[in-house]
Amino acid sequence: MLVVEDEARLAAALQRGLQAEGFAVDVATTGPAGLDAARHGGYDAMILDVMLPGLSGYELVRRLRAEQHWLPVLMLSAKDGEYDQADGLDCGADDYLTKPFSYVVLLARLRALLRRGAPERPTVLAVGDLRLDPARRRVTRADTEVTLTAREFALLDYLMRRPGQVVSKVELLDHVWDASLETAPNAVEVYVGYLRRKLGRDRLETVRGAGYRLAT
Amino acid sequence: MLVVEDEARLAAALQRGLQAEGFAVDVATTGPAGLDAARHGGYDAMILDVMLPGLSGYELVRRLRAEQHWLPVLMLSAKDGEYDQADGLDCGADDYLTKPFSYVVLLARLRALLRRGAPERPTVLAVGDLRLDPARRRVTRADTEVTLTAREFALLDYLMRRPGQVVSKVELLDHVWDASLETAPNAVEVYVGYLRRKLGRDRLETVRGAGYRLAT
DNA sequence: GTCCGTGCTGTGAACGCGCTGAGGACACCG
DNA sequence: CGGTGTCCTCAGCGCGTTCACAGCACGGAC
Repeated sequence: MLVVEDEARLAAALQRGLQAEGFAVDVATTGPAGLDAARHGGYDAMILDVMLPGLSGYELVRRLRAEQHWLPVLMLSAKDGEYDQADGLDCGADDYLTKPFSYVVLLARLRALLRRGAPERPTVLAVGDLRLDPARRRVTRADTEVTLTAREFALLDYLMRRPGQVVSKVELLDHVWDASLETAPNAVEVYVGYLRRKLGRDRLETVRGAGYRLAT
Repeated sequence: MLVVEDEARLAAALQRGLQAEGFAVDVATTGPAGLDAARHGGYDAMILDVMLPGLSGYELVRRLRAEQHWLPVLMLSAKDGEYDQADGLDCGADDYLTKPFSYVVLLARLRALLRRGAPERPTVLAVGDLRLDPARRRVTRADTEVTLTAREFALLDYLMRRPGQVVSKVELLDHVWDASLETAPNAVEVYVGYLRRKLGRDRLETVRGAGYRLAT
């Protein structure tokens, strides 16, 4: 999840709340920084404030869409009349919320966005006999369900979007864990171990000195 | 865009609709014809019906993938239970849509597919019968896989980006080894030896007093 | 042929990567 | 307040990898 919000308090609150739900969250505090991050990709959705230093939320979405990025966008704005919902949706946002909003509502809208709002995303990731459904948060292996914890799920999700590629530990720490938090690189090894135990020993290959690879 | 669909009405509708969106569209109405067209290349993506005369959509994709074609494929099937999503994804399709589907959804999925690009599009280095895939960290020689250690891989990578050129030992120490570390220049000789053993004696020529050259 | 310098290779040792089990911190729930 | 589950750190261990060293092969100059 990408959060673009310049008010530090709100940004921190969103980050904490979403992390509690199992999302990996990156925060950008200016328009240009947000645009860069969104371009870079790898996010499932973006929460975007309208009022931003450097580049307004409207303009940010407009540029993103112009560049053919179809990331679901949930827009936030103060309810002061100057900006309104129609403008937001016009420029390419997928949903719109006016401040102040309840956290529960935000979460519900976000989930709706991820579910429906990814009409642009294949519903299921499949690699070999593994299936992962991001919206339903379910994983099956050879048609039998596997239960994963939030972190395990996030890790597998990331790997399944890059089947066969070698993914370094740093990359995993950045995207599956939170970039800001300092977690020991060992955590990756530990969770790879957990996944191996649940999915089968040979699904995740170790490439010494380079990272891990999901067998295709 | 390549559309492989035997129902004339649906094929025509797809063609018109996609052309209206600015795509150039070719239509094939049988499995074999579709496979030929896809092989021929030049398409950004393929929309593929499962039920086809001559060759099923499943089989078509399977063969295509077996031949190392990585064109994005969006599969269409009637929702009659006989075929299902898992089968489609298993044989190498990238996304799956059951008939009847809304045109808007089709378009959205298609755009997503194009944005993601070909799955695992191999950006490989190739010199002679050597192949090196940096992302997947794989090396093959005449289609048989060769396992290399991290250092060996880095060395071969560097050389394969400069095929036919003479690369000095100092240059290799600077780039393949860490500049800061003081390693004996002999290490290069050692690792060239390892590579020769794994790749074949004559792949790496010694140029006395100057360095090494990867035979083209 | 002799001599020197450069490159090759087998041996072995140290290092460090990655795996695992144990256990603590923390949240959630009854 | 204990029970349960998740997340993560830590320490120890096994083993592959890396590299230094030394002796040898070979090419070139004369």
